[in-house]
Amino acid sequence: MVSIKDVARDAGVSPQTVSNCINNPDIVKPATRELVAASIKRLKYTPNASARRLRMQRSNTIAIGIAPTSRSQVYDRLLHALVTEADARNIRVTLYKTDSHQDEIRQFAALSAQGDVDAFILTDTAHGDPRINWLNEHRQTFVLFGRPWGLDDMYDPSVPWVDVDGRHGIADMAQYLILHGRKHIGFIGWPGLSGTGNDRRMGWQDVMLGARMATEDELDTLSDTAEDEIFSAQIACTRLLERRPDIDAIICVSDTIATGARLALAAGSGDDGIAVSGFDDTATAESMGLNSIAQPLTESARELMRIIQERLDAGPDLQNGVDDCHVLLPPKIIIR
Amino acid sequence: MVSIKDVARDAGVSPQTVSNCINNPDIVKPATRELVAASIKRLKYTPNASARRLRMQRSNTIAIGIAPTSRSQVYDRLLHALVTEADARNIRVTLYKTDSHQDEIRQFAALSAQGDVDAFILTDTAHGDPRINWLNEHRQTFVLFGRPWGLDDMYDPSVPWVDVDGRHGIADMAQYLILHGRKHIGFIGWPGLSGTGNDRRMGWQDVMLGARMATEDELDTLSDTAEDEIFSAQIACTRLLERRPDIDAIICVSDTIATGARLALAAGSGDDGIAVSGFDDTATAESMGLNSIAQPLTESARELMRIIQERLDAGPDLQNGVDDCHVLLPPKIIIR
DNA sequence: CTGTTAGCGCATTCAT
DNA sequence: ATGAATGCGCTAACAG
Repeated sequence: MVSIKDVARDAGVSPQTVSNCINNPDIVKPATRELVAASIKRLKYTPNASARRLRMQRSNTIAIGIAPTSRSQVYDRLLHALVTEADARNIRVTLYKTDSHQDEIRQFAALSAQGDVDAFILTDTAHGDPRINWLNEHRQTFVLFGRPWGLDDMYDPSVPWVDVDGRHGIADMAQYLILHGRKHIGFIGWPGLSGTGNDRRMGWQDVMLGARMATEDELDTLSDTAEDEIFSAQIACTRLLERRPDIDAIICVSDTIATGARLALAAGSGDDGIAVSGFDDTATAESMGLNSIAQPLTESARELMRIIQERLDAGPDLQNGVDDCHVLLPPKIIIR
Repeated sequence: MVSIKDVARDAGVSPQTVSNCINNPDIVKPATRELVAASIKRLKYTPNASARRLRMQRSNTIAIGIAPTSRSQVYDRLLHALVTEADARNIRVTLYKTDSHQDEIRQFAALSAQGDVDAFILTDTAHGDPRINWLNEHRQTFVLFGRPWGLDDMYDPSVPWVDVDGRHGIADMAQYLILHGRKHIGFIGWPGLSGTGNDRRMGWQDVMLGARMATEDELDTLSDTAEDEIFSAQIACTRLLERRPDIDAIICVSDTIATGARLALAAGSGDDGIAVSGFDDTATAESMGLNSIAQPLTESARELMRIIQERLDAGPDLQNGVDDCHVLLPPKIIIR
């Protein structure tokens, strides 16, 4: 294990100069800088992370939870985007398990007390989420991926978030379909009052009413709901078409539901020409030739990291509100 | 930030005694031990991980890669199992990106040089994998999840692995189906020569021949292949049934393919009574009511961690072969 | 059984 | 512009 001292000896300078060459290159004479650089390269020196962390009192590490059973089809991709963005900033990403909110808070406590982590990224936040309170009370840096739908003030600067504008994405898709001659566009959403699901339905509704493709009353007959699984979606789609045989396009709240819809259609009249679109641009959507809406995960990861870094650099003084800490990103419609 | 000194002062002992209470409780008098324990609790002391890591020259952290687009449906669950098992051993799990083998090796180099990580877990290893050579040459501890199919000697002690016995699982499923009166069991696999895919097909073949449910020649007409997507699987299934209308059960190499098969059957004759089984016991399989084969991910994670820890504890001296470092775990058939 | 000393590798004072 | 000292928090080796 080669340390800063070895480099210093090799280059004939003091350890501090080597340190400066790495962290503050400007204040060292170019000649010595190159000398040191050569030694670093020759000895394959890399600063020891633990020592640096101990000295700096900062872990350069963020944490994100992993649930027993992943809810999202895009979680892998989010993780990859996050790791990529973190890597570019020389930050590590560690996982912690989230078996329950209670368990997750235990993890917060352990990871922050041990100085293992500088910040947390939370997903699937719900109304009255105890995690948010805990983190704020313990002055831990964090960002949500996904809006905190139930919160009184969604733009509270003490609860930063990054999210994808599903409503906008669905609206874009509806616009596109209308532009390409579709007249009767149905919608299959999730049952219940999911913030995300409701937001996406609004996108469809916005366009249908705005373009006068449907009246308020008609919206109910033009839409249906299904659990997020293929089978349930098939049934919903069949039901929808029985009610409205004039439908020439169906927008679905997820790729899974879109898959079910497409299969219901195929089982029915064969080549029906009905356009089906989903959400998340998963491998399934691609292989089934479905339209879909792609979340900008790379940009999301970039924004998440930006907010975290700004908050960390701002120090523990509550510099809230100075940064742009509520970011809504537009997704991209994928036409196949 | 409360340190070991604060606890020592509070308890009226030396820092070393506090350290002993935590790491070597046996050598400290019970009375003082409780005294210290009380102080620790009162001050909410937690040892600083970076300091300990620096002192111990060990990171207590393992790394696992995350690919841009996840190949496996069970990766999330593997990660969760791994984090859970690591957590129990007070070990952290960090992610690194694996855009290519070359990139992955760069990550190995960076993470190990910085002392960020003690060991790596590799997935999707293929013949002549350069990563394995690099890790062995640089004396890095690692374990594969999944057998290194192409390797000359799969039981080389310098290449430890943990894997799930897909052949065995598929064979169990075939046995079960025969036991329940199925006579003509088809198989849909992946095209090409995937080690995993071929292994699973062997499980089916073993039982079919062993139970004299098919002759060697028949195996080809009883099986087909499809890419790992619903659409391709539908076509393969249809083709298979045209060739062999007598089939009363289909075993598929994955849940995705099983889904396609089930849909092809539904589109055909309605309630056909044909049993369809997949692999991985994903949410899709459950929602479609498919039989499936569940990988023992918790046990896999446990074995992976065991091997890593044994190797780390053995020190850098090549203690290879002393531990049981090639583990094949039986999966569980799920009947619905 | 407990306290003292020392050092893991680094970066931030302060001198020069 | 560079070097010498100091300490981040912890534990291993010794001394008592």
